[in-house]
Amino acid sequence: MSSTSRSSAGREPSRRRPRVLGGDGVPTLATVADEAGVSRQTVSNALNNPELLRPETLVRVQSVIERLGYSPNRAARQLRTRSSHLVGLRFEPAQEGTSNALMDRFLHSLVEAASRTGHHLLLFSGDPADPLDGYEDLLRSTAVDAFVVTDTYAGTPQAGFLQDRGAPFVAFGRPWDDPRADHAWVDVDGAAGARLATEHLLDQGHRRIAWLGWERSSRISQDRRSGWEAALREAGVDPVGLGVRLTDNVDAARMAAHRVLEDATVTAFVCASDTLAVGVLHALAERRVQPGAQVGVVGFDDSAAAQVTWPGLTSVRQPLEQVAVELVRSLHRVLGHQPVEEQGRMLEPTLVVRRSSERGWKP
Amino acid sequence: MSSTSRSSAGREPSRRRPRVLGGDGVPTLATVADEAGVSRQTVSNALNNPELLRPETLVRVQSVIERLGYSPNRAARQLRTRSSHLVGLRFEPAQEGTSNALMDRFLHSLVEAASRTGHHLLLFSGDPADPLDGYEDLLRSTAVDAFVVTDTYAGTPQAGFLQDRGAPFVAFGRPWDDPRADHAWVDVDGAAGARLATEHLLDQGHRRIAWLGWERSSRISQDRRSGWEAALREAGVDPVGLGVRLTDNVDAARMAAHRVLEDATVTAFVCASDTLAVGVLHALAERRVQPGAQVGVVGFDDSAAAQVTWPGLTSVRQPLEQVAVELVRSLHRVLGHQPVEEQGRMLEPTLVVRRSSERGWKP
DNA sequence: ATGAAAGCGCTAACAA
DNA sequence: TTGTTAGCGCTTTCAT
Repeated sequence: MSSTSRSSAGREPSRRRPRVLGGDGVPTLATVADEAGVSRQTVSNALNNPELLRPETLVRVQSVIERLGYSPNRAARQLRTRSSHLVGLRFEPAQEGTSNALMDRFLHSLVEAASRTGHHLLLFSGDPADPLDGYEDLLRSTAVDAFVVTDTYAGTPQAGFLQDRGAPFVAFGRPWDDPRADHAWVDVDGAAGARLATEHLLDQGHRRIAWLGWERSSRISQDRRSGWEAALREAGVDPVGLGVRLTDNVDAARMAAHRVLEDATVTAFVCASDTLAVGVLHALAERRVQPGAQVGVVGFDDSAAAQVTWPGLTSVRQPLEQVAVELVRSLHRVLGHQPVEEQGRMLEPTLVVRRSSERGWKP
Repeated sequence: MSSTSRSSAGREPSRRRPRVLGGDGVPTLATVADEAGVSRQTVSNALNNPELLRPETLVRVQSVIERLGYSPNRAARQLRTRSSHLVGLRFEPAQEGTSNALMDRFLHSLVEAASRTGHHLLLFSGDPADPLDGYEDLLRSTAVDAFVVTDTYAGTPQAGFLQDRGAPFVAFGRPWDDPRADHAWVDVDGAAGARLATEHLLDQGHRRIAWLGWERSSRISQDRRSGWEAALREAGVDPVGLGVRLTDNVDAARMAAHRVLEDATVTAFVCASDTLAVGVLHALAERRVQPGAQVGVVGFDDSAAAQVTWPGLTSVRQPLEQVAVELVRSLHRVLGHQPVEEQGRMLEPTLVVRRSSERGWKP
């Protein structure tokens, strides 16, 4: 009898007998099984399909797991299930434009959201000259289950590449003008944000409201600008001549603002970024004009700068926490090969009002 | 002959014959071996011990690897070698104080530095109420090779915990007053930074230079303060009564600055953070006093706020890129069980001079 | 210099 | 409901 249960015990010293302790004394499935007097498979089930176990067995196994402080070895599980529970994110060195200032907040939210579904974030870097560098390798080595792509704005090739490769991913940023794109995405409605800002300024009694945005090639800026333009037209204000395009830079904005303010009928600015808005505030300071009371200013992204800049910069805030949650939700659908109920999801930004746009405020 | 080379081909359909393609059509070692006409082991050697192969074999194998686009499966390798090449970093939700503003820059540098040695960063989160949450799990599941701990400043328990567990890690931040600590660390000399700032202001002709720092309980602030104090004393200025402690908050600093400025002999401020320095600038604006020309202001950390604040905030900048490089270097020593040649490494900050401290500048 | 065999720790499929 | 068997893809002996 004993020879059946412990097969070939004497002949082959430690061959067919599974090891009961991992390399560093870390408990394995076998340790737990041994201790609980069940088979390894039962322990595995206790973890992955607890409903299959008789309640008393389950409790016994769980208590052993608890007592031993056992956690399943990730590599082994990953090898078997072909799923690492890792989500890859290429972390770019400081980019110009929006994404940079937001990264911190976004990353927090994403780590948080991912962890709620048992996923971790894998950060990797790549040759700045090659936007695709790094993805291929992680894919082939099956290191990650999926990617989050964050910079689809500039018509970047990542999305197309991953789509062609059949790699699971979701994008923060809509596919703009790529008709081939049919991947999941989440984005924030920039036009709605600019509209929010513009209508707020109109409410404050401003009429001739200028726009400071980036180069025409920036889809993001064009999108936001369209919201400003629509809001103005609806209010019966002609936007022609009120829009300026420049690079995302405090000093460029400062000088542009000076130029715009030569037209004394202009009393407010909506900007495509906080950086530009700060430039406007600098110009106002130089002209000894009161922000808020005399000239209204609204920025975009509610960055740290907006929060500490005197006298407080009103800004459009992206719901990054929600973006992260939606991205993870999409990721699950993609990974579960569930029917994608919706291709993309557009979220609404909010306006954080501070003194730079409050007519009634005086220092 | 064929029956020997392809053993038991007829009897057991696909049993003892190693699979040649991975689950998703991804090539494996076996694919490459088959294609190159060598054994799997030889392919493995081509990857890990190329010097063992005859040059011509090596070239042949490498060309097949290249052609097939083969990368070794990470899970399998990790299972076998017990090394994931992953470094864990707990990514805290927005903290007060310094670390937050710097995180972005630091993280970039760390991802970059780690990638140069074939490591990736694994971001995880944990219950904010429990500073140890998350570590244990990753450790037991052998998901990461090591940790980078970033918030040792407040006498946090992470370092002690990891040290007791025998887990490999390095800390960004010295162990302050824990005499038991004997782990590797990298830190930036805050006292030297404050001294730099203070001496710069002395050079500009200031004498009575105030200090704005955090609560006494903050070791970081105390450290920086000591640099200010020493520099003043060496210049023959009595620091007594010139130091203020408050919370890291623009408005608190603004009000504190007003109070300090009632003493007209004070003509400059050194601050423990950019946030505090921005508060001082606000107070100056309210008093219609020229920053730089009349009152010198220096912040700490060279955050985004410092860079865009009018008229430009002089600030102490931490060499985060270098910190990251040193951390990774330390990590390697720790992981390689090499003799730790030095316990910790203290790096020197630099001063980024802008107009808030330039006596000669007028708007 | 190359190959054969074993096994890392886990789970999917099947058997009892 | 529980146990048995096989194998994920790799590297580490050991033999040739």
